[in-house]
Amino acid sequence: MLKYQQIANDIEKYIEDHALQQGTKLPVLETLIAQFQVSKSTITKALDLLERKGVIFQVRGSGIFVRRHKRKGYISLLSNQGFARDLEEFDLTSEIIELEVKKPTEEVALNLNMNLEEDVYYVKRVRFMNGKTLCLEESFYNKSLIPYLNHEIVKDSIFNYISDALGLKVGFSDIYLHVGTLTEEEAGFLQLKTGAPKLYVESIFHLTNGQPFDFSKVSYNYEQSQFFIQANGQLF
Amino acid sequence: MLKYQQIANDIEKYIEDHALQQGTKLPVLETLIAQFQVSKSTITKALDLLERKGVIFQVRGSGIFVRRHKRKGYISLLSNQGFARDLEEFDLTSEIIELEVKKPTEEVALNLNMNLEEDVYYVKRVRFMNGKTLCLEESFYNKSLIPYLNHEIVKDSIFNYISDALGLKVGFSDIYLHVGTLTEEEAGFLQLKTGAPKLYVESIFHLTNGQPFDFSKVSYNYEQSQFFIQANGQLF
DNA sequence: TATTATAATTGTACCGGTACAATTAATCAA
DNA sequence: TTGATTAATTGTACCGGTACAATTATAATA
Repeated sequence: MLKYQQIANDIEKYIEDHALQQGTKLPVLETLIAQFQVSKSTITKALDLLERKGVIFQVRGSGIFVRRHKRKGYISLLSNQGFARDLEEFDLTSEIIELEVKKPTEEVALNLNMNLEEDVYYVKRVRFMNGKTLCLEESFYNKSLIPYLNHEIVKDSIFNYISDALGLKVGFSDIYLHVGTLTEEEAGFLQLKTGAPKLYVESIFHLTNGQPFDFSKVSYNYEQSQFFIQANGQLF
Repeated sequence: MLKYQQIANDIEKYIEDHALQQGTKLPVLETLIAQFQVSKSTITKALDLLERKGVIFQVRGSGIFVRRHKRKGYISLLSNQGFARDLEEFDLTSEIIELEVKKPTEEVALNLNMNLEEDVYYVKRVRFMNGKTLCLEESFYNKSLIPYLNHEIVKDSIFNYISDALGLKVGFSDIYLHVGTLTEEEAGFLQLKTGAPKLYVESIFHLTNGQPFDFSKVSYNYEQSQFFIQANGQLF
């Protein structure tokens, strides 16, 4: 692990272990430099990471302070780094509805930057959070990048398989949010009424080299889904 | 303007003006250093900024590439920097329903970190995008931080007033998303049917020193609202 | 030709330095 | 005591350097 990542983890763990409140002042830069025995720029990088993660905020001329949002039970839509930890509070499971190799539709081919003749893995799952239906998910994977999937992999975390077994690195993603109403089929899987509201999310995941490998369309149960974003600046 | 911000703007403008496609390779670091006549770390900061903004992505050992999402008409939920420009494509107006000084409810006081005896400005607006109803918004401002508001200010951009006239600087924000159904009152303002789906967003905006000054509850018209997020890493 | 080893390219990590701007604390004047 | 001035504190901007890791291009080998 890189130095600045390790330091960021250490500081975050310190905040958690000591249950520091919002606004608590952390040691000044010079002290942190002495404590961790690294250069200023390395500490700065670690702190910038924590700031983007929403753990701290820095005020020039004043100090470094703990930032903590209080509400529990929200799924973070923005995983600027090490997001997996946020999910440990949830018990996430899934049931596989379909798993097969297909030819992409035009929509899928466009989003995955593929030809219509190439193959995609199609995965349809119902996902549960703490035992309750969370969402119905349809995912398409570029088979030339993800050459093999089976029920065991899909049942577990596909992303873990991609990084651990295939050695691929996930980079950035584009996420599109809509609100809509549940179709009859979706309502059935989610155990809700047809026409009830849903949060509909389309995501395109890319490798670090920019190649899109996963296009997913997810309908969330509106009763279960609460999401959280951390941002900088105004909405409008 | 800071050097690295100016360079980031220049590079982004170059990409826009030349309509560079996704994946186009930009000049290598050394060339950029020579072009802009600054040190390596300044260029790196500018590029990191653009990467977080979603304008480029960098691949170590390979190069710097243009990243561009194609879909138009989406409101970016994440304004990592200079987000206002993204909104120029929309025609945003608003109609003021209420504007008054109030005592905060417990919920408002909690989110704004205030006492129940202090005053808040309460602003209720219907907001329009390209002439169509976009959302119904209720905002609460800490009056000790935002001492004066009138119809003219509220009609325009409150955030512009805060930064330009009051000289305050907006820092981070926490955003909570829910899906729900419209109440009768909301449906009336949004010209939709009671019980129709809505995207419900609560936001808390902070100054750079961490003080919360604005708590807003917004119900979005599901027919009009399409949102966009850029992230790094997986959802789950 | 296909595969493997090697070299060149290129972005990132990390160092330690100076200057500066924003905030806060201390000092002084009224 | 209050308000303004000054000084100390503290994070950020910017510099330029070495080393290294990931990728890509080239050369060597089978």
